[in-house]
Amino acid sequence: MPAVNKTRYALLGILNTGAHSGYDIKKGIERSIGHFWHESYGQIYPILRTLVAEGLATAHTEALPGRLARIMYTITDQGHTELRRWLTERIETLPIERNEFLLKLFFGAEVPLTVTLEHLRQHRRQAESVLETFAEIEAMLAIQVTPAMASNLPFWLATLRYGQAQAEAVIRWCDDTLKQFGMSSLPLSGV
Amino acid sequence: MPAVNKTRYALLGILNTGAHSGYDIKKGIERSIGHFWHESYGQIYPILRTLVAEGLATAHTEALPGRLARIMYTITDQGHTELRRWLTERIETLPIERNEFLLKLFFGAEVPLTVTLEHLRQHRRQAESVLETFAEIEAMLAIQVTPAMASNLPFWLATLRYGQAQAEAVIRWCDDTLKQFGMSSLPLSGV
DNA sequence: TCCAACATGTAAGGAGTTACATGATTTC
DNA sequence: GAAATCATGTAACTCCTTACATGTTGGA
Repeated sequence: MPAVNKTRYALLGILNTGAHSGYDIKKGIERSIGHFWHESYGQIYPILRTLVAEGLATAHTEALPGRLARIMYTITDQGHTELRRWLTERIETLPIERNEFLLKLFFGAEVPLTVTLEHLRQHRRQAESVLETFAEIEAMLAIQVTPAMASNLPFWLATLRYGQAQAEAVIRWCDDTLKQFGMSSLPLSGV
Repeated sequence: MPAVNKTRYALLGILNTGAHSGYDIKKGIERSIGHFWHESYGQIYPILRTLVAEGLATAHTEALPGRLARIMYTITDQGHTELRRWLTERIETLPIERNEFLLKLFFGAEVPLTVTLEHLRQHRRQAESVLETFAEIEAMLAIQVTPAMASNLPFWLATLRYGQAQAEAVIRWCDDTLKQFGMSSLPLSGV
């Protein structure tokens, strides 16, 4: 069991919703957990094989007429057990992310204020665009409510609102900070 | 010039505030940009050497009496130029982080609700503890205001408030979500 | 005397991305 | 006929952490 790698659990979680091919999984991740998780094919295909080798999934080739043959992976009981074990496990302390934007902001005194203001505006635009994506996802979830989704929906919406809360906080902070730095660049008068 | 690695710029940024040893830099990072950036010795020492090889820094051994000899690195004019070039450069699109907490939350329907509630409480506690650390840093910054720091202070405080805004948003979201899931676990009556 | 902090470094290995290779099928 | 999408996979490479090795100095 590797110390860091959580890819296996992301894959097990997706497989738990039904049989998928490697290609499927990649697309599925983008459409579901894409705003806080990502995987590349370079990870997915090798790890699917190790899941099979470990008995956590099975593979069988599906050759439907008029369609490219593909390898479908199905979670096993053992895989299901392992998924639940991990889900129940206490989450390790959050690793400190590396935030390039904050790194540049921290050293902002080195460059003209306009540079920092532009970084702030760009960061704000990014957060706005993320919010728009979330709104689209939310609209989509509201439309396609299948019975199979019902039990998952509250959890999916919760992760969505997490992203929204973060993005909204960033936007407010950008506005405050832009105002503060924008003001401070003006000459003081009458004081 | 590597495609991803920003360590060199973090080091240049620190060196720009004065000569440092590798050991110093590690400690300095923890005390300054530690809430959004980290480096290990395994990165710092080799990269300091490449900075020297590239003419962005110089090294000289400092042997003060009654103190361990250490290698002090000083930024060069070329290093300073390179730092400013990077600071001015547009920030690449943010990579999607991998959030294990959200991953577990997303698959929450698989496990008893108590498991998710506990994850939520732990996540909230972590955010609270981060807020406390920020308050300490803020208090420290308010006390030790040296003239050399004056121009940097607004930027340092801005990164601090960024972290605070994020942590506060997380806490509010945890409270909302705990309330929602806590409620939904109770049997409905009178409806 | 022992531990924490100071100080520098390397080796090994895991994690993860990117680019490439290959080819079928569908859509414009 | 071309381009996009479906579909699987590997090789090379970078990044980064962890563990280890080594030794000094200062304080309890």
